[in-house]
Amino acid sequence: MAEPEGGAGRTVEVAAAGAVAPVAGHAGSRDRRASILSAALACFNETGIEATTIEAIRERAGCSIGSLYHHFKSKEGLASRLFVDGIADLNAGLIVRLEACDGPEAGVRACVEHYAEWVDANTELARFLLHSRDINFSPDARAELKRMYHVHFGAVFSWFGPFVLRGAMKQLPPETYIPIISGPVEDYARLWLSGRARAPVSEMAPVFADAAWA
Amino acid sequence: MAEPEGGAGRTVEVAAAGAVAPVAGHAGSRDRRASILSAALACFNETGIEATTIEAIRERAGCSIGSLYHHFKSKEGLASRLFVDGIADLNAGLIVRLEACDGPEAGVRACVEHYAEWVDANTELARFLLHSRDINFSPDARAELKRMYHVHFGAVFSWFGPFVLRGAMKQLPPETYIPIISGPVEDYARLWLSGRARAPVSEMAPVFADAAWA
DNA sequence: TCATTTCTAGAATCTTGTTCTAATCTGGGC
DNA sequence: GCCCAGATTAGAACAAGATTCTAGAAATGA
Repeated sequence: MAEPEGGAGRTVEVAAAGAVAPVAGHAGSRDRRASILSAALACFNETGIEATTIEAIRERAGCSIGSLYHHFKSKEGLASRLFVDGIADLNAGLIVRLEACDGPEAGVRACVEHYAEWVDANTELARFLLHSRDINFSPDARAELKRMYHVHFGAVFSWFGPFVLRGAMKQLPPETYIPIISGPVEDYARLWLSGRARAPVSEMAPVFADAAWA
Repeated sequence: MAEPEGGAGRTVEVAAAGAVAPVAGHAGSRDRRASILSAALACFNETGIEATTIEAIRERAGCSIGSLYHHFKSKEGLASRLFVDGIADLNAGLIVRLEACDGPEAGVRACVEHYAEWVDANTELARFLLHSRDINFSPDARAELKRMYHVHFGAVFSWFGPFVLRGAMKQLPPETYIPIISGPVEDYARLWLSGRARAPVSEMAPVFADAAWA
């Protein structure tokens, strides 16, 4: 059991998928796993994925090579996990927030603001997500990401859809909504994370929200 | 002479800098260099920088390891060169185009359209630029990039500046202009390059230009 | 306590980037 | 035509670092 990062699943899903074993891991195992993840995140951000050595992660996490490879299939596997979990968290928050909105303008603003606030609150993870576009995802990770995007954007579109239909929101080629709404915040977030802009992202969010709504 | 990728210079600049040697390289040298660059670009795009081996590039370029390292300091050096030259080309085109514009709206549209058309015309290079945000640039390359950005955005801002001053263009926090104008096209370009959007970038450019101008 | 499984360790291996040394080629001067 | 100096190519040797493997420690459940 518990292949290092084998399938698409975190615990819950594995159980739900009907697997037999409910066997729990060791007590400290979660901590170790977490400490490896956070060590890796720090290293990746400081030196870039390619340039950080397993040894560096190992040292920072205070564990052995064996332990590291027990929890993660490879360096790329580690990067994939960070990436996928990060996206999942970012996405989940938006859906929650959207559901509390009562109109298209509020929805658009929610998208922009959520993105901005999430970046401000998860600087390190955001830095990783936004600067690491060429992780060599395993086929599994790739599939998981694809599925996630599918579900997420499906939800978002079905939230906005009705408003477009009844004319409360401008009709545009479908593929242009996302770039128009999130493109600017995302771009600004990159600027800010790389030190080329001073004001925190959420401080600029209103400007981008105005632009997006326009 | 002719350190592999040593300083900031392409031939012209070296000459201009007052270096003594006008000594020409071998005839086929340029070709070899170019073939290595294009082999590397293809490999990087297919497999990602980290995962492509020097051996793969060597084979595709049809040269030896020695030759490869004669022309480029390292794999990262190769990636840096592709990146820097790509950005330089993209930037240069914009400046030329901006100078032919006669007002702020035309300027904004030029920015968006130029980006879109450039991506359509340089698909492979664009793919590389947009998906490779974590190259481990050498200090030299880093400095060159910084200088380039400085010059480029300086030029762009000084073109738009007067219009903002005389009220022909909305005044915003300076750091938000770029995200608002290029964020959406860039984001859409990423979508398109990764196969998740069908229409070529320049076809969508008007939509983004409208949004940016609004 | 025992049996089973998870987890940790670190040495051994294998891959791959880079360096080094020795040819080979090119163009220019004689 | 021949020789020289530098440019270029070649591929073997080297080194660094990712991954695998084997063995043992720690936790869990009965």
